[in-house]
Amino acid sequence: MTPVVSIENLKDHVGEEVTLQGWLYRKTGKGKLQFLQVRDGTGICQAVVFKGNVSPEDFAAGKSLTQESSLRVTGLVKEESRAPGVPGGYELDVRELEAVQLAEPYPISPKEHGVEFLMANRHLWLRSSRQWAAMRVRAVIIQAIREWLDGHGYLNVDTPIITPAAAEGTTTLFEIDYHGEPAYLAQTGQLYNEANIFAFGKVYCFGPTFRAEKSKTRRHLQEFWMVEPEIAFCDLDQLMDIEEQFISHIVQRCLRECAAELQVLERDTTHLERVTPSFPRIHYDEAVAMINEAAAKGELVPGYDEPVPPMEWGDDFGSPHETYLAAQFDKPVFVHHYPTQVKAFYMESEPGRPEVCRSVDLLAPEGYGEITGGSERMSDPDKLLAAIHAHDLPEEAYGWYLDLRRYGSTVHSGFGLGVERTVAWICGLDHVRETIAFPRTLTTMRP
RNA sequence: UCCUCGGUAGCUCAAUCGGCAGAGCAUCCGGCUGUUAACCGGACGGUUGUUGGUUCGAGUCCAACCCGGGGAGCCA
Repeated sequence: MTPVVSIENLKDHVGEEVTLQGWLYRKTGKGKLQFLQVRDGTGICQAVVFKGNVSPEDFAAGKSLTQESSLRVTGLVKEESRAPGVPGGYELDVRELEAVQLAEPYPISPKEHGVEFLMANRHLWLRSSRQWAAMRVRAVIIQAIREWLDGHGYLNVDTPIITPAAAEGTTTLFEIDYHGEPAYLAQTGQLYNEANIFAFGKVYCFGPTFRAEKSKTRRHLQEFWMVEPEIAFCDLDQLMDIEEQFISHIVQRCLRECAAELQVLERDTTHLERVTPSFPRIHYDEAVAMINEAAAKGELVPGYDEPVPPMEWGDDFGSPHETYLAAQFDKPVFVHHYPTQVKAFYMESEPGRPEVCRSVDLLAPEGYGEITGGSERMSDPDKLLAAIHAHDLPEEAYGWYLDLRRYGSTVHSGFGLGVERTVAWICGLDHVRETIAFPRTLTTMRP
């Protein structure tokens, strides 16, 4: 028996006879010669079957292989510059071939397909190399997230998914029946994170989160993953310091470890290589001025083919505004001190300027939009109670949250990072539905 | 919810002014010793999203509905 090796490790077996087990990704041939592209989950390798090197039965078995048939091939590993694949450059000179199962006609051909068809066949689409690459990068991003937080003193304390009420009171929630009582799927773990920091200092929660909004854009899912760090004794400026270290670590680790995947995705990594501390920081006032100046000059929003729309101070940015702003910088950009009225009730207001709050969003370059949202949290119990009243929220539901300000309150801050938007940005994908194995979009719940 | 574009073979698309529903790919058969989404020859493949209307005649025109894409709002 020859050893079974994985394609990602083939480079260590040049000149040896090995067995690959996997699936037929593509096939082409020329009479007495067959080129089988075999994938095994770790990569794609070309296996060359020459009639003179194998038994007549094995040669016939090779010819009979259909796309996505499962197989085992044994042969000699060769370095070969002509060999396609991932990572490519190595091929298997086949001596034995076993068809494990001949696949029925496979619906996803190497030609182009529409989104509707591919989404209906998501369970098969995942085998395609671009989807494979995106999922591998996603996994590395998640590793990098945990690695950085675990290595910087953050304790992973996960927060409930079933919650009694809207944490922020604004967005639409999925309602479930909790033994006769209405309950909701969490849209953030943040309020619970705030309880946790008073026990553990620095924490993060990492899990799925749910938004029932009728959002139908390339940046939205109904179910998505979010990591939310929260830090005691941390103000807004320190929060931005943390975020830029954190984001830079994630990007740099992907560049180091996912070169083959990013190449499959045809990602131009020059933008990503610049993602190192520090990131530009602009005040909301300044951002509004930039937008209105661009609007007055009739500048176009990159990629939209329409002029930058003017805006009033006090409004939140629209999607074209965010895209314009992000395009003015060659790194992710922090926009801080948003108007209090467009942000959540728990954000700390700026001393001497109550109309703005100590909040910050991070806008990714290249039109990927907001990837983090965070703030310094309100720490005074009386101010917080007034904010709860001002937002018409039920005081009794926030009793425990107010308690946090009564027993050892301190300045504290936190943010949430959307995993799918981060994956889309790093992979250069044009839609978040390709950043998670089985996306839940407004129109798709199956498979 | 609103704006906008679309739905024709398993897939991607074409079909002139309303006049015989057509290609490529996939699949099957045959050929080829270096293919990169190979190539060459042949075969198979249709309730034109649904319902109704106009017409001698509808894929094409009209109405309603269904499904999907892109965008807006909201957000990560």
